Amino acid sequence: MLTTRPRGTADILPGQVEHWQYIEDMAVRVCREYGYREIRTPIFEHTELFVRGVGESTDIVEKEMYTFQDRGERSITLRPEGTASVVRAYLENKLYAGPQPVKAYYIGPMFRYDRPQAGRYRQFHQFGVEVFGAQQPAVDAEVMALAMDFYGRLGLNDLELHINSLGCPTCRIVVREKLQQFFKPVLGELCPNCQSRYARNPLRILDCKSTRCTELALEAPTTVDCLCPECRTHFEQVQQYMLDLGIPYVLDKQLVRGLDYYTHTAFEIMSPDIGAQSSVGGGGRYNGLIEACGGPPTPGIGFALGLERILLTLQKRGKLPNIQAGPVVFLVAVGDRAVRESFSLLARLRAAGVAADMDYQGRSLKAQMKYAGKLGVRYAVIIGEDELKRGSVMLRDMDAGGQREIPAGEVIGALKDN
RNA sequence: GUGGAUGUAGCUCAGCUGGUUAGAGUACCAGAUUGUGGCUCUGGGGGUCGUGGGUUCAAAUCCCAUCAUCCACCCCA
Repeated sequence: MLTTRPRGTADILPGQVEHWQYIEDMAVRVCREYGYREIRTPIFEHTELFVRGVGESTDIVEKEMYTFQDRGERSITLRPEGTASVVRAYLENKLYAGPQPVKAYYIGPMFRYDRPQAGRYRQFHQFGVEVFGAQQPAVDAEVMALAMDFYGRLGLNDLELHINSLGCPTCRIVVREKLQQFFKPVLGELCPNCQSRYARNPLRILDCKSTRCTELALEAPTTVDCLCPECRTHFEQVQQYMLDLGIPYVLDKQLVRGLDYYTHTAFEIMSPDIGAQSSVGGGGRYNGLIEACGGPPTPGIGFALGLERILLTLQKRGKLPNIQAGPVVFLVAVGDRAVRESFSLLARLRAAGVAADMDYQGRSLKAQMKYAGKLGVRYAVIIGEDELKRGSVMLRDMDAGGQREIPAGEVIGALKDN
């Protein structure tokens, strides 16, 4: 136990962490260009926030939350998703009093007590954005465009974007009734799960992956069939904007998102080659959420993308860049005096902005060279008795294999550009 | 929460139906080359066989439990 990490968590080691930084840097860059600013909220919140924000009847709240009592008897929960926290911060800090809309993004760990499998972990990471205070369909399109742009810049140009509209609460009531009417005669044929969904949330039957349910759902009325005029117009305009932007998408009438708060536009991005957990991101509009959390009626929309799943996709497709993160220069010193000289040269190189390192194991020249090779440095600077006598150093190009002796005073200048 | 597969050296794995000091490749360290990495050769260190019980004269091998990993269901990122 002492030496094993908790189930469903991962250590991100040197060599892998560079890939995370690559993805995160890309997210930051894209967000900046789209006018989104970073927000950092606590990793834990009062349990109540998620119960209200995510929805009591969701799987997340019913069985996946990391909840505990703190020493002050408060019920605390490790955040299972990002939106609720951002909404809370928006309200608590009265950001609604400032210029609207507020466009924010976050990158960080989320926690769900699930059984781990390919692409699913108990601590996982999301990159998400939220827009509060804008109800225009162009915003829906912008948010989806941002997500697709982000994937595209990572080299994932062919991910499938599925979109749907769930309508407003009024439309919901209509679909609900129509669905119940539709499924009533075949209720017995549905999977046990969907039989209970029938009463509670018949929408979810559309989303069921059990083959019989899927077959039956093919002919079922869908949310888009039941949209009120305003919702219909909104959705049509969203699609028009997507067309204008040239972003391909699939109209997926079966798409129903699992979190209760979604209204209007809902979308999901799929990656076909990372196993059963193929969704690499999803989001949608949640016009009632902010009010439900005690704020003024405020439209909202956002998405969350799973960084582990993106990483898996990049890995599967060989799209991860080779990143040389180690030092560029390695100092090879032979003899006590050379070690002392090298140590101070090391400090001067670093001060000049050159990523440099040297041996601290008292290794032989040969072993130091070997180690330098393993580190993958571009240059080795060799200092021994001969060089000390001549006031020079041996500068070796580890890739080319050649080396030349230069005056000690010129080393920093020669390496500075690296 | 449910089901299946798997846990032997840092890593990838072998170890037949239970039988002496548990092996290979690779990685690591050193030497061959007393001032030079990547190739080759030689040598060396490193394993409570996931953990805990049980069966047996004898368990890495059989049984049970437990933990973990992987995959799938469920759900989602």
